[in-house]
Amino acid sequence: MPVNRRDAQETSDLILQAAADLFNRHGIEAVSMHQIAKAAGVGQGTLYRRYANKGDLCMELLKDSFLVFCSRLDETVSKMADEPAQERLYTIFRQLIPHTVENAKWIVEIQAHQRHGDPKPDFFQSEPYRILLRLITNQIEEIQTMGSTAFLHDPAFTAHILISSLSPHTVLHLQHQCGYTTDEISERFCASFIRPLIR
Amino acid sequence: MPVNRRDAQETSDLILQAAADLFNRHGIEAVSMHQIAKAAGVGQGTLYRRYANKGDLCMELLKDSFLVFCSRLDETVSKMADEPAQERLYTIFRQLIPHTVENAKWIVEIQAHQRHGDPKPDFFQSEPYRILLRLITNQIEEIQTMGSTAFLHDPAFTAHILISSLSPHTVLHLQHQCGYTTDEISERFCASFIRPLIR
DNA sequence: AATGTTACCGGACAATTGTCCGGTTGTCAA
DNA sequence: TTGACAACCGGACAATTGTCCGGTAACATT
Repeated sequence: MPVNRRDAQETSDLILQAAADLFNRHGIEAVSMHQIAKAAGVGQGTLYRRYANKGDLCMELLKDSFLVFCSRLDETVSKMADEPAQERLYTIFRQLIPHTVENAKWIVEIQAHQRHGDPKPDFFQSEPYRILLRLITNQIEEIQTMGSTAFLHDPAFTAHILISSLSPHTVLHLQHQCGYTTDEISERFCASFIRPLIR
Repeated sequence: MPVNRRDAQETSDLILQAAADLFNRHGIEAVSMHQIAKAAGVGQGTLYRRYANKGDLCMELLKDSFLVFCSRLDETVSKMADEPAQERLYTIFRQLIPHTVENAKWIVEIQAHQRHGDPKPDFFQSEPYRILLRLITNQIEEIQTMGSTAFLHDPAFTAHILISSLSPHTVLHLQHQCGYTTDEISERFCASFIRPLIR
């Protein structure tokens, strides 16, 4: 007979809010976990019981906006039901790439703190990622059954690579070392990797 | 009038050897920098003066094998001078992907320890990576000038994405969570992303 | 209101990273 | 041979991560 305390959720929210605030003011890297605990008025034990590490915390912060993004994407795709799957796939990536670029620094942090035999789910096993993966896999499968290309043997694999091919480190390098803007990255990526795939 | 001490190189080699040994025996993550210093019979100051962090050390360890790989790849490509660039590109990736997969855990470590405003070169700015990038960019440029496809507007960008689209985290996930073998990854990647690009 | 459970507080603690620096040793050049 | 100087040794140190635990406060059930 487990007991649910209604202050538990409040504490979580306090932590998330304090963390988001500190991250925005000083940058993710410059903020320590103990600092977050103190700012949230929370003990260290409490903080770590909820979020095993900074990456875990970032994942939680990212989750909400990511889910909003996914549902909006899903809505957009639904409205295109009468268009060919190729167009839907292209539209998805024209929206996804900027989103990935904008959130690269969070994902870096999430992946940087992942341990080897972690019981906690991978970024790739997180809810938002799985939703996105399924959405894209569906489009590719549809393209495949239409027989418009011979290349898409393994839709899930292809989807996985497409999503993660703009890995956070790559994005940051393209932005800061090569000087590309978000839109340039998005445009070129789609031109080079989505168009050839669907024609 | 800088003075070169010939024991300096010896010290570097000692460190690299001790690190490689410890990494192989206990895994990269389980070995601390102080441990490496002690095993190499070297002071901590000395260790950190040469290698700013564990990633830096891993990069140095990876460098040699990577350069060997690159030169062998270059040789292979040279022998295919009379074949179309498309075939050369395909051959490159059929060899590169397994290499990337096998070395994923090193690259994870290298990228995990990178700081923001680091004076030290990025992984993407390392010598091996630049060589590889140029090799692949060359092929794509050649394909482009042959006019066989309209998609390759920005060869360097395309090359960059292609190389890093199998990011280390993605590779590890495909292997350990999805159960793909190295060869399956290589085969599917080439089928989905190299073939469509060059036809 | 009393009780048993659950969560929280918050400091101590160990481990690691990375820095610094005084003292020492080896090397090169004159 | 000797002096200048680079490189090294190695411990002290601060900061961070993550764990643990005894004591305390809040909650839900009765």
